Amino acid sequence: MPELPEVEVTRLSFAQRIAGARIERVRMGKPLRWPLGISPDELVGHMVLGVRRRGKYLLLDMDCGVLLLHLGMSGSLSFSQDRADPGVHDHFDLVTNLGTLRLHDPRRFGAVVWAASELDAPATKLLGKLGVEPLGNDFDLPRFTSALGQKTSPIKQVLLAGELVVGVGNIYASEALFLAGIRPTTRANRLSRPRIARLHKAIREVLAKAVEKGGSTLRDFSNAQGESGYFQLEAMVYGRAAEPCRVCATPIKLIRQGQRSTFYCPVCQKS
DNA sequence: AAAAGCCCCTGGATGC
DNA sequence: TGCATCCAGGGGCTTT
Repeated sequence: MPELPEVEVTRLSFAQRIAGARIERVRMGKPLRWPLGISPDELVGHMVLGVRRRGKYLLLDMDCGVLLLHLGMSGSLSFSQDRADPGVHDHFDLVTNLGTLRLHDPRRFGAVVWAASELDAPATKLLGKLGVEPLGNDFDLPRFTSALGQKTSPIKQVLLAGELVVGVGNIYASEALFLAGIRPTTRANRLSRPRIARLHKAIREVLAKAVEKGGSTLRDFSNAQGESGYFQLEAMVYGRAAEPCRVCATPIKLIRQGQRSTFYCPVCQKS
């Protein structure tokens, strides 16, 4: 589910409300992708200072370390003072004096991992190889151009890999490439400078706009206040196989790249 | 070293 | 209605 916009929208929906919260209890459900890495009891009594985002990870800064959260494919967070009994897919509860942060994740590709600091394992292992933040100043055209020149894979897969730039997942990779007029199968190192410049701009614009729209709710995404996103209504190609292109009316194509679906317009994205 | 493939897991949609 | 198959916002690990 969650790409950068959904993760950022989630962060914005509870960061202020949880800041300063004192942990009273931690409940674990079924195992997630990795073990927590600390006894839940050791977190009790400690304070949440704030919430940052790095790529698709959320970093819960605490007075004793940092809790890394990843939503995987089907994860979502809620933060509320209600204490409804956990459902079968609620696998992590951080109960605080200000409310309960709950991770709901049917497929359990998500993770909650504790690290003493961002500079210690396992944080370094999980965050160490991530590319630059697409909405930050480090995502600059010269470096992006140079990095793409080193990659022979199709541009769609280079974006998904997150080694150059983070946060662009399956929806927004297809969307950004459409906006840039680039075919997803084009090898990264074959892109001309003007086209890379268009892609650079398209990535920033599509992600920023998706954050404004509250992210994409395809099946069940909602932010930590339970609100859905609306960007999916504006998708130009994602999920629109065989439907007419919104620009030229040509049927949108669906192909597989690295076990994932890719959508594009064969006319607007000639190469 | 880089690139391509294989899994992890559950549930919903579709087809017979 | 029942059962099999395919597909899904990710990404680490293994194999080429």
